[in-house]
Amino acid sequence: MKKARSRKGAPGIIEVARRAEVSPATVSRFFNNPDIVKPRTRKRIETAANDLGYIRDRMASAMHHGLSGTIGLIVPTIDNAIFAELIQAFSEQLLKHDRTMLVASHSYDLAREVGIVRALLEWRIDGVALVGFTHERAPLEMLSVRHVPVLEIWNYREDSPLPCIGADNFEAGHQVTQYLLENGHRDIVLAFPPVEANDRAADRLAGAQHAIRNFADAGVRSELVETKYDIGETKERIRNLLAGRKPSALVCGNDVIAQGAVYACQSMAIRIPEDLSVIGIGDFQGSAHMEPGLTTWRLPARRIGHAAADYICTMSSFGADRKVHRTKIGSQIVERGSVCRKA
Amino acid sequence: MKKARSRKGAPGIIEVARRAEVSPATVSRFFNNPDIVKPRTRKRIETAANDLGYIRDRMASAMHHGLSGTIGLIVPTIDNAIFAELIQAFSEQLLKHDRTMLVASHSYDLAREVGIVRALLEWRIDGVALVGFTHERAPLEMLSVRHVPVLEIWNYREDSPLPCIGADNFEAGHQVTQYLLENGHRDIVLAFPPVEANDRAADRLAGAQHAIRNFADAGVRSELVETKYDIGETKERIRNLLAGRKPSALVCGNDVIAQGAVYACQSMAIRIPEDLSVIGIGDFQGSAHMEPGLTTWRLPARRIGHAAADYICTMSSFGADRKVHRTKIGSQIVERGSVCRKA
DNA sequence: AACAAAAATGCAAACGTTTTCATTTTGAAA
DNA sequence: TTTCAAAATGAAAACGTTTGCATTTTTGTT
Repeated sequence: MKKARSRKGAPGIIEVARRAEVSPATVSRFFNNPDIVKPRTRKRIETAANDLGYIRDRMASAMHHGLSGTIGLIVPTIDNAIFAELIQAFSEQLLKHDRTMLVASHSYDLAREVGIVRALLEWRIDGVALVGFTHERAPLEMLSVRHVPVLEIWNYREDSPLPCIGADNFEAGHQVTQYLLENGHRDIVLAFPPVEANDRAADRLAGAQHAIRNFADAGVRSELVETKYDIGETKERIRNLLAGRKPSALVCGNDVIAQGAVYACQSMAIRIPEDLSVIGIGDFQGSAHMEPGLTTWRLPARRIGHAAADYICTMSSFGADRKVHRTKIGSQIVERGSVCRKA
Repeated sequence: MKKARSRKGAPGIIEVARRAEVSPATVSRFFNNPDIVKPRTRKRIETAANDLGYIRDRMASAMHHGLSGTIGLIVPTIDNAIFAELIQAFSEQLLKHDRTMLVASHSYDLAREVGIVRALLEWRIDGVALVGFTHERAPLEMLSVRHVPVLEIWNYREDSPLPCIGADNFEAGHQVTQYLLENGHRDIVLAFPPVEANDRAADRLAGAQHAIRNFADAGVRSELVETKYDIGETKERIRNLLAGRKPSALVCGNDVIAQGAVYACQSMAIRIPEDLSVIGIGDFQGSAHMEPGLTTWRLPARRIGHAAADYICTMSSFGADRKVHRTKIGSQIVERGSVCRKA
């Protein structure tokens, strides 16, 4: 086991300085604040840096200022259409702020968050965005002790203790269900994942149930089917359900579940929407093009990622505000072909 | 614009040392090489560190050794089922090696790779994995000058100039097409994305065309339809195609295209596989559960990500080998219901 | 009890920047 | 020219670790 090589002789700021015949200080200024160095000197440094192929060392500069230029993003999983979209948008936008993203996922296991936060803190992240509202005490505590700005994304509540940017998931669940009810459906199945430790799903389900209670006197029958965010498992669950009885409509916790449900129906020759209406939440890639097109609730992942990146950069540069900022990203139902009007 | 706060008084190694009544050096040893510090001292340091909530500063240590502990991963896009899976696996495995992943995507625009590599180099990445074989000179040059180990992933060629870990995409294209031919299909449409700057697609297409040429005397008709990796666009393209004529089978550049094709058929009441056989490449999430299940070629994204992480960590710790290592990750056809035997 | 060898610890110099403060240079007004 | 403020630059001290070398402590042997 030989000693790992180190700097590899890559040129540093001092080499550039020597070549340009100025002091390292001036070279540093050239990169961080070009205007304050005389044009002629600037030219010299520029060519020197290019000739040498100089690349600045972010770690070294991070050592100096407090800020590291890294921002953390913690998601339940990377491996999911909608979070991938979020991550992509978040990272693209960070780039514009000259920040670097560190992503991590906890696979829906909140206990892992503390370890993740610790690891991020080792990199001295300037801020962090967490998906959702349910977190353990420890990680939040660690962040707050170090005054690292925290932003909760994806979900929105007007009374969230921490700043948040996201869509109103209660509203989402409420609206899609109400849409079904208004279209005359009275026998509705709710297909949702387990809601403990998943506030998004919890809020959606609460919204759905609230909508149903509002129609109580119209004699609505409803049933809850629990299933993970997994096409295969959902397909199976829904097949079992449908083998027994035929509800009129199905509210799905997200579009993955909806997709599983649609496949279940196709496999049983149950027509959508004639025999069963299906509505999703999320508007994932592909939902628009299914047959029939999936009626769903659009969650603008890109906009959330974008706004979150902007916000967290501002917070980390200018220090946290007293006020807790909450941004509700508009979202709405998108009608396609998977829901029909019931007589 | 107030001055950004800096260290925020987070305890450093010196604070821990003071509290444990030892020197900073010993504390450092405690964290990096616990065995060489006396058990009693160890105890003292441990409690001191816990009491203070000490978190080491990776940047500071990276300053010292050459190694930063970060590994770069450059993908065409994060926002894609299969790459998301790759990223997830890669990052999980890096974690086990106590490395941190920096992901970046160039949106299928290779010109952006230079900028990305530069940005990664600013973080002194210890190694980098690039998707595919087609890259510009500049970024590879920058990496090689700094002796940063490079690994090309996802595709495999036995004569690649750089080390690679991936599946044999030529074989994939060849096999799926041959499978169709062996099942009696003689009128085959190839639906592929543009292949310049995409060696994976290029190899798959080459493999497919090779298989077809091998059957030349059997009188095979084939046609190429170009479409992006996009469900909507593919659906449209295939609908147009199918409006004109009815080929016997469709080879899709990947499962996204296959999915689009399936939706196109469903929208036109063309039965799969009775009227048209469809075969994909990739075996994305959900492909197994579609109706009918998609017959496709399994690309083990997780295994590739996993192996890639291991390899790049080894390379970066023990210095690059003279020999160019190439690993072909086994992949194979998975038969489901979307292809039928033709008389 | 004395001694050597081994184990544990401490000291101080790096690592590559940035920034404060001091110094020099520049340019324009007198 | 001289003078003075403004502009440009340089010197050196940080930032928080790690590690080679020197020193002290411990351990085991006689």
